Amino acid sequence: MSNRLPPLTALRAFDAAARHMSFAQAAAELNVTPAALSFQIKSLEEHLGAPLFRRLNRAVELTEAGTALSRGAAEGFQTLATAWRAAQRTQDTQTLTVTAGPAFTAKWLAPRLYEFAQSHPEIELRFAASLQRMDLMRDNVDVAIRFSSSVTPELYVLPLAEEWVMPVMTPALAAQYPTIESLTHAPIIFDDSVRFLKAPIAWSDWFAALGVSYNPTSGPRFSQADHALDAALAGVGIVMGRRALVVKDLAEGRLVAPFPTALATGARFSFLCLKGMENRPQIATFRDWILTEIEKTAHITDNLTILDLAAS
Amino acid sequence: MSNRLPPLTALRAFDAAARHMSFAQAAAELNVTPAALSFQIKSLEEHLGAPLFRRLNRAVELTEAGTALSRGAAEGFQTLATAWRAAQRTQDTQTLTVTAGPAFTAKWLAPRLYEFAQSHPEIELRFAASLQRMDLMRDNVDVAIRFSSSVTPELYVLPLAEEWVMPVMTPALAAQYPTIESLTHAPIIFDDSVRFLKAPIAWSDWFAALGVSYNPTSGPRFSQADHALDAALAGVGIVMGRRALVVKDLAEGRLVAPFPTALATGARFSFLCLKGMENRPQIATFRDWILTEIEKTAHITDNLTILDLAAS
DNA sequence: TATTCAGTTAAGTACAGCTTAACTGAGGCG
DNA sequence: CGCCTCAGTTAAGCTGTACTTAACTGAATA
Repeated sequence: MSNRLPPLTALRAFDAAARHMSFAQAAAELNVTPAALSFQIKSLEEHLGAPLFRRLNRAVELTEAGTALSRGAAEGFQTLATAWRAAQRTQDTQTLTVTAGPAFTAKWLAPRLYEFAQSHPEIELRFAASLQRMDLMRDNVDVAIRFSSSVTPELYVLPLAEEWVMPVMTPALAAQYPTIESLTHAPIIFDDSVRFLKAPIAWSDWFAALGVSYNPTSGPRFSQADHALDAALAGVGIVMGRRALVVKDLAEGRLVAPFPTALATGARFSFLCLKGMENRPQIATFRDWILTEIEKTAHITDNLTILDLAAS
Repeated sequence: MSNRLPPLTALRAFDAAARHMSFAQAAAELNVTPAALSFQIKSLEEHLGAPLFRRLNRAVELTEAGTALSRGAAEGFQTLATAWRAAQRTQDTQTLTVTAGPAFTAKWLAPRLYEFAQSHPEIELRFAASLQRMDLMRDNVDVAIRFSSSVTPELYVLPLAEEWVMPVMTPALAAQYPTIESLTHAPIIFDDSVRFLKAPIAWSDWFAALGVSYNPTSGPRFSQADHALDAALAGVGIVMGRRALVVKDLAEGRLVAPFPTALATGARFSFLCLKGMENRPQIATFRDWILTEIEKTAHITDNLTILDLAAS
């Protein structure tokens, strides 16, 4: 019983047969005749020294050995196919597939997409639905923007700007509540997405930092940061806005932050890609573009006091 | 750019070359000449339309495409090799590889091993070091005994006896503390492994069940149940013993449970194997043997009151 | 300058893996 | 009941993939 792999073509034939549970269909998939497939399976069974299929009247079924083999065979070939596609993808300098959370996609990427398309018409950006579990490898995604910093040896990780939070509102609302004391009567929008931070930041923390003892508890709650911001943009109330998600609205005057005190979160968005891929043209271009875009709104910080509660 | 897989022999050659970072070593591994390997790689590069290796003076290094391909290729072939070994294993009716936690191995399996070897000399039992993450597939393990009941469609799960806990001690210690009141002065051993239960059971729960208000807090603590039991067997004190781990010691008189009130935990050990494998001779034999062994000590429950705190 | 070492190239060969074609044996159907 | 169909097997022969040996390249070492 050798420890080496059996002939791979035979294994692939078996995989197809096991997936279809039919030699004829498997033969069709592999573009060979049923006869060829029959031989492949037979040769594999000889290698193993035991049958893999039980031949029935008009069907086949897996033996125990076949069952055991089929699981890993399917997975193995799947992995190989994905890897091959990943290699092909490196040859394609035109498309770039990016994944990000819904909030970052809606409030950072989407508003800047037009700018990117203008400056880099040669690159076709694609978005992959945001997955909690990010599979840069498995899902053929080139770049992920993630709000966490899990470090793995497989990944190239570039931390983007530090994330802080600060109350933001429409200019109209700001006019209604000009002082910090009056703000305690303003309608509050709760963004529950900050709960994922290691040290969640509460409204009372911010008021306390400005010397006001106030702990608001009632008001609309949103589990997604972008929904909370949309509500704030509609003038519903004031919201604790995360830097990355509000800078553009602040820069363009749709939102204002009349009290220029922000709280550091200790967290940041990071740019992730597989190690060794960070210098592929599209990826490097996209990374540089992100950094430039962040730089464009860096002046927001100029008049800002950023307090780090954890440090003090 | 075809979506189908490239020639598999070429892929395997590439995998070997990428793992060794040397064509010569890869050729040696595959028992072919370097010339053959060189051709294989070349053909793969032609399929891809781009080089996979950068040929340097005395070495080779992966290109970006090569890097992308090598990750999945290694994993894919690894998976295939494991699957093939799993298939080979089904042909072997002599050996059976079992994994279990340290406590179950030490206090249930080990003391009964001799009996198993006697009744089933045709089966060679092997033990795999207990892994938290159990990989019946990946690690070529046939059977796992686990103290949890995560249900996955891939697994055959057979719950074994319900687990309850009850104070146990040496007969000598029991003589010293004959009444429940006197027991409040006895040395207590804490088994922290019960913390993994959904509803952890504390000493105070048990005393309360017997109408005594007492919440011991000081005494030696063990993170592994078998170590706590070893201490109790040495006469160090009384310990909250889990059924599976103490029945044999109780049946043979090394430990006693003078107060026949046990608390249900709602948990149990389960017998796990890959679906479709449960009827392989060794696995079925081992399963039936476990059930018989449990039956042998079932009479322990006869004079026992088992309280379910969660139900009441 | 010669040697060695890693990889490439060339030419030839053998067998793995394919095809076509005929066979088996169980259902389904008129 | 006999005929057809369908899924898989077997046989015979062909093709080209994947191997071999042997000679070549070109940089590093001595």
